[in-house]
Amino acid sequence: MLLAQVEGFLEVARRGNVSRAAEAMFVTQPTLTARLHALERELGEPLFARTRRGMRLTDAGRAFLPYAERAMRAVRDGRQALTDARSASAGRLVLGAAPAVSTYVLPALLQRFAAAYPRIEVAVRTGHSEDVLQMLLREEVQLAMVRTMRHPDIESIPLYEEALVLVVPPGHPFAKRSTVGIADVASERLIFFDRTSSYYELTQSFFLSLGVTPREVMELDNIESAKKMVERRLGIALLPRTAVSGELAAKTLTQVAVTDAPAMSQKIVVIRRRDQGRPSGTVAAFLNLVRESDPAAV
Amino acid sequence: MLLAQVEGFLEVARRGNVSRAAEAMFVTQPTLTARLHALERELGEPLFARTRRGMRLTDAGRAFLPYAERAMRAVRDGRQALTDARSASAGRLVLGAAPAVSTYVLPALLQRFAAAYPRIEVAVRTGHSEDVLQMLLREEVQLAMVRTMRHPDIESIPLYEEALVLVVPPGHPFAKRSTVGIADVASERLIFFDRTSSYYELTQSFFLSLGVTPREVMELDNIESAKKMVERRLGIALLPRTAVSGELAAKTLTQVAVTDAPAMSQKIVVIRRRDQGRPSGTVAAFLNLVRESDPAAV
DNA sequence: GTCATTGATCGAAACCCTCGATGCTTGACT
DNA sequence: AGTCAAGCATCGAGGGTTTCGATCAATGAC
Repeated sequence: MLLAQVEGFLEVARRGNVSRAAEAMFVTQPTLTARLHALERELGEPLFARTRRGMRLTDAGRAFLPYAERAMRAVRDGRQALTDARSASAGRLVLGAAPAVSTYVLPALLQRFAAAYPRIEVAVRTGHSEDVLQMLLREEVQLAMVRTMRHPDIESIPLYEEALVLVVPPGHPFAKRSTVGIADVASERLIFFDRTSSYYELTQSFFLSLGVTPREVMELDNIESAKKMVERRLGIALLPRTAVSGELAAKTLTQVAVTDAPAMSQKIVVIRRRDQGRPSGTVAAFLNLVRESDPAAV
Repeated sequence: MLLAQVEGFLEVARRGNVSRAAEAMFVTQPTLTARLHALERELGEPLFARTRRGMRLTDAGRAFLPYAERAMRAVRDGRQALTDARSASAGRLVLGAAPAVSTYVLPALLQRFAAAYPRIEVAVRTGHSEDVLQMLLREEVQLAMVRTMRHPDIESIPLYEEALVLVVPPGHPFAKRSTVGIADVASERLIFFDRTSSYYELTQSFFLSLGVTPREVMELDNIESAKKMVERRLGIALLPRTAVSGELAAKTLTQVAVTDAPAMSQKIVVIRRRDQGRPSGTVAAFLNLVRESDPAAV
């Protein structure tokens, strides 16, 4: 069954006249007649009663009419949905994100995204990078923003480099000095967060590689609490720069440069399944927005 | 766009494998591949990502999927609706009927019809024959059961011949006589019904043609009331036989034969629009039932 | 390595869709 | 009464598309 046949059926039913309907559909009258005959043959029932004045629906035609309309509408809407998706003027985007990304980077990104594509529905699933990777592999999310990871089935697009910066409360002795050494840091009370996350391993191995043993005094399971602890002068912390930009601007925390240590950072990337072909629709829209902006400049 | 393409898309989406889907659809794998390519070309977007393990939906494919399903369901349901209509196993039938038919003949007919086709919905519109004819011409009803009428756009199927019989109350002088003459009838108080209906003209012209002037004493606008008047001994009446069969059986009314007058009757027919092609579905079902039964034998 | 499985590709034959021209019927108008 | 216009059906030709069997290329399993 050709959709053109169904379409012809509807047009003729509407106009009650093959010639006019054919003209409206930009085909000749014999063509449309043939389509109707083919459709009637396939359905095994005359859909029209031929009269001198034109075509009238038979009972069977009347019975079929609503279904034909429904089918055409479905296809038309389907085409529109694809067009919308292609232009990313509508659709749905499901993102996965590591906690630090979800909390400190995504909001500004999504604000701009929502402004650019107001009709796209966005959902965010947060979890540690490994968990988010699993979501991606299970296709529960279309894109994920996590630290650099390796997996044969995914490809990565660099997003930004997230630096870990040393923050101290205002009035802390370090705050007055322009720079401090790593030994100075290790002698302070340090606040860490989330032993299960990659940050923990990263900071630990950082100190170990420098032959310094940090005096750990406190470990929180989230960054927000860690910041509060520092503000309450319970210690100092190495935190993602994106996570403390607000406090630094409000001067409730102070950043201190460490001179004799390499910059500590990890790359944040966007990952997607390699087998999904080239990005399209909402996914492509998000990737474009990401590419043309600097997510860390928040 | 071929429906076969949409169907193939759904089958492949379901199975994630062109070869299996092709087998299930009884076509070769290259055929199905070609259908998918054609569909993707028409929609201007890859619907599948080709992987080593088979076919995976792209985002676009996922977006199109529900619409494809909707379209296929609509067509499938449409086919089913036609099948139902053809076998008359379901559907709707709208009948028009003259009052006497509607009240005294249709109930038994519809009882049998409902038993034979329990899933057909039946609606009855009652009116004088002329009004019902108009309903038919306006396609408000599919069939009409009325007295014989002429109109270029309708065709008639004989239903039954309805005799007008003379009924008197039990104990009436006529009841004891085996037969009465027309002159006897004219001298009695006569009860007529419904001046606007064809019965009135028929009975009036009947008397006039015999050179008899009836003593009209009462005119009701419905048969049921007329019967009650006769039962209450306010007169005698010429009524459709089908309308008094119950009372004759219950002996609350008595039929009297008139010897010297021709039998008075009118033909009741089923009419339908001539331009509707051959009857199908629910209409054909009803006509078949009518044909194989004697509606007057109620 | 070899084999099985996957979808893509190819060439030939069949199919059918589309078109312009024409036929046929019927109602309207002179 | 006869012509005309308007309606759909039919026909034959041409062109495109679909379908098939065979084959290819890539890749993962054993």
